[in-house]
Amino acid sequence: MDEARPITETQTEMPKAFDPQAIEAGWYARWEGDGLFIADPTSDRPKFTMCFPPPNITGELHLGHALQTAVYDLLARYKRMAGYEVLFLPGYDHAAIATQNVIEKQLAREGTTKEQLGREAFDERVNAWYAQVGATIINQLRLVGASMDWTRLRFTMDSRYYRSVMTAFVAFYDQGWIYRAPRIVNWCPHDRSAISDLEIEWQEHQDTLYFINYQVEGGGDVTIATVRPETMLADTGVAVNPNDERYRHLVGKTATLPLVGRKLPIVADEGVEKEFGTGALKVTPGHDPLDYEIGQRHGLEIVNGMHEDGSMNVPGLPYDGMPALEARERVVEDLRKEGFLVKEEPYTHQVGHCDRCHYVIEPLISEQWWLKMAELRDRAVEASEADRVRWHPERSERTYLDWLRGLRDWNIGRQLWLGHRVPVYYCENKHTVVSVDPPDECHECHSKSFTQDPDVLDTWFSSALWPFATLGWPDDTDDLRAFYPTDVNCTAREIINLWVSRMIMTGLYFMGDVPFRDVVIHCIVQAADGRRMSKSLGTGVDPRDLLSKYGADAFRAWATSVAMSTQDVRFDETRVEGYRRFANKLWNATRLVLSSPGESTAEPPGTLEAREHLEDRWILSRLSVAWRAITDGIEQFMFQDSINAAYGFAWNELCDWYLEAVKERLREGDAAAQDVAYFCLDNLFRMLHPCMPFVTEELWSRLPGSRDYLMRARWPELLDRFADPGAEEQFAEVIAIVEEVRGRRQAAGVTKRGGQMLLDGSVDGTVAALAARLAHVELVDDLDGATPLAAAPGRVRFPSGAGDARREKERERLENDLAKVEAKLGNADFREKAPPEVVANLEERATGIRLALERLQDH
RNA sequence: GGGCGGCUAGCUCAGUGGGAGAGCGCUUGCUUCACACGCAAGAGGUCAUUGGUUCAAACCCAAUGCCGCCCACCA
Repeated sequence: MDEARPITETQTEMPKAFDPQAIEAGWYARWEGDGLFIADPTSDRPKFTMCFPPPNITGELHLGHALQTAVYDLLARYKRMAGYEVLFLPGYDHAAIATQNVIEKQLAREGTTKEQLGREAFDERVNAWYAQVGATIINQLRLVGASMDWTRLRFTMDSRYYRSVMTAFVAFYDQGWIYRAPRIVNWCPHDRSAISDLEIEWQEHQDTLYFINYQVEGGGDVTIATVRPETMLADTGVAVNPNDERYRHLVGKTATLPLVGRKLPIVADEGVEKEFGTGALKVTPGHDPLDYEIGQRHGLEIVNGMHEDGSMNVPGLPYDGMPALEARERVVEDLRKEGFLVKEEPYTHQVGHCDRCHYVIEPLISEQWWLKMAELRDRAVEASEADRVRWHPERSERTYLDWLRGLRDWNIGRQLWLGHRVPVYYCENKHTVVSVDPPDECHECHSKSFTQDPDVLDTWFSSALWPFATLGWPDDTDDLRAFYPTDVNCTAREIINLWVSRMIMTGLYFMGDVPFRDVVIHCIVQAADGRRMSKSLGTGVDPRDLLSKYGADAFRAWATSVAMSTQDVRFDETRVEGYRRFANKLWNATRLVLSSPGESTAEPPGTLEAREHLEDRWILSRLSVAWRAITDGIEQFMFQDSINAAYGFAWNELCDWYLEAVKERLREGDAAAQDVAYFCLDNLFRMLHPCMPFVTEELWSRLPGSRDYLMRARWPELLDRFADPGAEEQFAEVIAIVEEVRGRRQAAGVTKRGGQMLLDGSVDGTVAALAARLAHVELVDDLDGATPLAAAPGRVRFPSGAGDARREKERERLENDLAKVEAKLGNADFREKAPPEVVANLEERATGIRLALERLQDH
């Protein structure tokens, strides 16, 4: 905006109620249209950067995303106001497995498959889906009010990002950290791909534990226990614990595998639990992670007993080609028939499922791409120990470190159609070329004919590069220089190991610095009944419903109040509604002040120096207290403290007391009252803007003298100068008197204003006048026979009594309090050991209570 | 199996060593010219249980119970 023009025409007439729908889209369009979201890498301001966690592009945003967006945007807006050049970079993630599943489900409904469709048509489907869902997600982020730099929108599959991913792969490969090897992996027979440990969802199954007898050569036998008897077809050994006396004599001998006849060495291995089952373990190195390790330690043969689709791979046996579960039944039946099955027990245990398609995971041996993690891990641990990344709350760091320390090599390959293809090429003479771009000719044989490795990369491999790939890496861009490292990353704790840890590792490796200084772990929102919020359970809440019902500001204020206050929170819609009422309250407070006649220009503090009114001094002092709490809350990532302080100040102090106290002055066009009121509103709106951007921008634009956007106004500074303990003390007296008079009136059954009050000459005249005005009683000089007050030396009387019932109650309460306080003061240990100021404080309280009791005595 | 968090008013939650709080709900009274999306006055709590530390515990420590989550290769 070059010219000084009002953003909205100053309207003196405001509707009685605040309507979020009427203003939100308009403000968002103006902010964006005037380029307020765009970051300038050449700015000489200090930089503040956040790369928004790319949501999975699998559908709509859920409540957790919306909450996270609110937190991010609060920080972005606060930092802009605090003088930073802020980059808030948006994007979304291709979510390979998840998206492929979504598309495959669609195809299944249409009666077709991706194989029938072919690669090319499948890719088209995927791209159409990305376009559609990407637009939905962006729209939702806008509805929340996210001030993201849309000119820098990134997608993990866009061509530049693709190149970053290839570059990272090649760099790791050249470093010697990427290798291909057969290992036991979590295999999803449905997706026909390996998945990582972190992509497994555990479900409780009620199964049967089968006890099977294996004959030992040279006489005797050994009984093993298993829940997956079909895997015995691939057994290549039997293991017992070396310290297990029961089996010591068997170690070194050979057992015979029932139904198959294979000879199985009996070995001793520490990995075997003596207490479980019979203490003897059938070893199936091809289909169980523990067995695989035992097999490696003892040089046992590996038999691959299963195909990629989960069917049995046991040529020559009757079970060949059967699905695993069918084979299980047949194997059990045959074992029973031949007398090998000695016992069956019901058994409840956890079974791994693919967290995308929910099929049972089958561990099997597969040739995969691996990334060595040892050095990456060590650097990350060092960075953590050097406190280069700060965690909020601090305890989250443990989750991260525990996982890191036990980290093994990462299976980065996936056997999917969707994702970043591994940049490994094989020429017709089987030479391997690894390069970012497809090679022209083989270095070794000069062949020009290549096939690319069919695998794609784990989605998290690409996400791990997010904080620098989005800024242009590997190119040396202005953005990368200006904005890396970023400042804050805010996520749910379930994603700490999947994503946060990997960004830290890649950031340290490729950029030589941590990707962000602060990690902020926000709460998880549960359904109202404490269950997980999920679409499939029907417990999900669509954030768009909340946004349209209560407005983005109310939603965001709610998010601010819960995000960091606890680990989990049950969703309570009435609290969102409470903040909608709060927005309405702000609206009406502004209406009141704006209706004041006169030409106040809301002059800044200079004119407030000579303030004579107690209420003016008091509210400014309270403003300074609120300013401190709100600012500290944001700085310390304890956002609930900020919103609570702002809410309390606005409603319980500014509206309930100050505006009530100055109503008449405002009506008369009193310039001092207007200045103070405008000053309070102005600063309140600034401080609430990061949390409630729309309503504050709208109201601020209506204040006299406002020309620019509130969004780029400065955060209030040094309001401490208004601290005024004297005014606070006097106003506290006013409040005490007013509340007591109101209580007496109610008890007297008087429903209207009116009544008389006498206050002793020892009460400050200003206090007396203000209290009388706010309590709606007439201040008189003589009030013989009326009932005494406790809050101040004085009496009160109403047309039909003085509220004596209430007076009695008050006396009772005071006496109880006094008894408690005196008991404590009478304790010698307390007087001796408690800090003097605590004792003094209690003494003072006792004196105050005695004084109040004395006043209540009739005289 | 290991770890983390929670248990405070009817509901959802603040409160981290010295006087039990908010929002919503409830009761009563008010359409007083900012707001009935409001104002005023109320009712309602052995702060999960037990033990310990302390002059003093909702708060610190230990154990227990229940709820939720994360991690984990006992077949």
